[in-house]
Amino acid sequence: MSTVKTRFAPSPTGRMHVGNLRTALYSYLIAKHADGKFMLRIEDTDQERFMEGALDIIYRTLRETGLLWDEGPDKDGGVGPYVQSERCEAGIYMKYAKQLIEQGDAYYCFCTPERLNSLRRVVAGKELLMYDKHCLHLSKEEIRANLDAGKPYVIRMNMPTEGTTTFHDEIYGDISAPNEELDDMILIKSDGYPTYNFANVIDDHLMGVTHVVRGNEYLSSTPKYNLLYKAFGWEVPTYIHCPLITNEEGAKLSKRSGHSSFEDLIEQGFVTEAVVNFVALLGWSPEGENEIFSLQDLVKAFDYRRINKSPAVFDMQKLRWMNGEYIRNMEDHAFLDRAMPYIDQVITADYDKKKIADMVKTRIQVFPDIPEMIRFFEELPEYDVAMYNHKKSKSTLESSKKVLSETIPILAALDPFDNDSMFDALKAYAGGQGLKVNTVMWPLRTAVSGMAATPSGATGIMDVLGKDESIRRLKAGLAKIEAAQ
RNA sequence: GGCUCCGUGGUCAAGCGGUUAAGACAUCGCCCUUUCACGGCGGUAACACGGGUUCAAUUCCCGUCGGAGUCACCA
Repeated sequence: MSTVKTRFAPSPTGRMHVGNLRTALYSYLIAKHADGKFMLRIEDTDQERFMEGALDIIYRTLRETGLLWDEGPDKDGGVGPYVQSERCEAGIYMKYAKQLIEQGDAYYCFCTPERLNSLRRVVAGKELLMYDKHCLHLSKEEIRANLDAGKPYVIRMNMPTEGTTTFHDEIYGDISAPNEELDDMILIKSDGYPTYNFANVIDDHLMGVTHVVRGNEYLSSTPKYNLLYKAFGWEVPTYIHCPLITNEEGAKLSKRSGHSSFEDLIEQGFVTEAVVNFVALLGWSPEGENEIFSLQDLVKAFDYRRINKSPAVFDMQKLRWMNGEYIRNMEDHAFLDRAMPYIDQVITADYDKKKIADMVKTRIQVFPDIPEMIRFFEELPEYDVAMYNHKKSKSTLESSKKVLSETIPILAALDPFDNDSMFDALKAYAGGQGLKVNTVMWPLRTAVSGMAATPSGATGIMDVLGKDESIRRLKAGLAKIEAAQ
């Protein structure tokens, strides 16, 4: 059995979509699981959509996610070049297109855009075009004359008009399509570049790709590819079409979704490993019940036969959960690196930011959750005095007033003013008063934070705040209660 | 509209003729607790519909309905 070789063949047109990322991931995993080769090929045959810098995005994203290629533009594996524009310059595509013309499987087409437009029709609000084989019937002399006159032309495939074409997909099984549905697709564009359809087949064959992994939006054009392979007498690769990733409405993810590119997600505070893990599970499921997988784990576990057929909704909620899992499992220093910018965003006072980071670690799902959670350290927010009423803690305005007025002196006299000392002192106070610890802590935490939910308890917060600021806030709280009575 | 694919809880999903139809996220409740979170325990919630085939269909076949993809000198 020959070794598996897959490829990821993106177009440098912008940021990398999660759908694209998943295709890259699956391609990588299929190759690596079988101990095969993963190749990177750049499909830049559309000069109009080419975006400056997009190439860097591709390299950067692949490297950051760990999808390292064995062969690619920067890593010759003997079947290069790996960039289609360079292959085009080398004349590769034209050579094969001409072969097809000689065989009678393809032909020159000189139709003008105007004539093509007249062939367009609108069905259900969509504009459709099916070529009418007009130029197929040109005589040799006419073709010669047009060519000599320098008329712009494209080269089209001559598709059969009857019968059916069947191909096999590893996920979807056998799929047949009536040949009359197949358009005489363009192989070479008037600018001399090949179309995706053509370049893909040529390159995959020439570069020895054994498994073609791609999104299921290509399912309906695959019969055309098969006919191309057949015309050349080449062996058809193993097809693995992946189910679509959709948005909440069930429609294919689009650039406008905002959250759909890898870079967008990282900017939104997601961790690379979490995104990779999450995306792997969209359309594929492992055998066991574990859901947390490193890339190495995935390589080991990835059996492509377990890829799903039905489309999957990209569920932000679950990604957030998974991201939280990764954050909680991060090494402290790594977490600190990522969290610090968000802490610095709101904290200017001289507080122990390491302590703040520790507090927040088990409570966030993405890093941008941090600022709102800790803003109260910087400045005590306005809050409703009614917050001192808390049933579960048996806290009331009355009890709060008593607790605050009696604990302020205790805390003011405390030294050292740290979490454990405070907790011990306050617990002792509660015991002496016959109060629940909760009843003591609730008003303190409220006064010191002004928040119903905080990333730490009363003493933890005061520990960070320091004695002066803590006492100041406690006194302000007491005053607030007195003013309300 | 033609063609193609898909159809298990709100979402991701296991299942591959006989199961009390897993698990995860979300949601709800309880426990833990110095609030919240983390963690632990438990609850609500699904085989789109109609025909077949079969002793037996979520599972196989057909149809209906629903959703998606595709029909470019874009990939």
